[in-house]
Amino acid sequence: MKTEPEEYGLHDLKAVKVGRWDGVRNYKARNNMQACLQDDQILIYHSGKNPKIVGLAKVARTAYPDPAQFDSESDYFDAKATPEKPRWVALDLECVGELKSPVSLATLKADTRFQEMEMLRQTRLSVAEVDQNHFDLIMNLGSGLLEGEA
DNA sequence: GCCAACGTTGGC
DNA sequence: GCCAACGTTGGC
Repeated sequence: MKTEPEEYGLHDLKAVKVGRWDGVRNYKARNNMQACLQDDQILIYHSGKNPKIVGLAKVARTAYPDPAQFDSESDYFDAKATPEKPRWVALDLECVGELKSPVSLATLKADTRFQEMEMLRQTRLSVAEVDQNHFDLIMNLGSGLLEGEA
């Protein structure tokens, strides 16, 4: 899952332990969120300058209607969504830890093993599926998590 | 239902 | 700041 670190990054998630992941307004990304199961492992990617995968979270609560879509004050308000027919979902993530060495987008692009990754093939997709093989490769490239983190 | 125009996102 | 990719909108 991608995020802008200035807005809501891994550090924010770490501070609250369990945080809501909301504001996703893209159908493909939403479908990927809905496919997430309890305790699924989630790689957290920071977009912006030197974009990279920075850490690991897990699904603390599976997808539910994103409250922001009903809130006319919110940037994420969607006039076409109703509580009876919600359009968008949020889910809760629990921070698991930071990668010892973050894995940059440049690294992924330069490595042919990642050619088929959804997040490379569809660069603007904010929630992309990662298969087990790619997940393991990334955890290896990242040298695992920082000491003291599960 | 198609497609051109337009807006947004995000990497560089 | 530019541009490519892609989603959305609206006219037909």
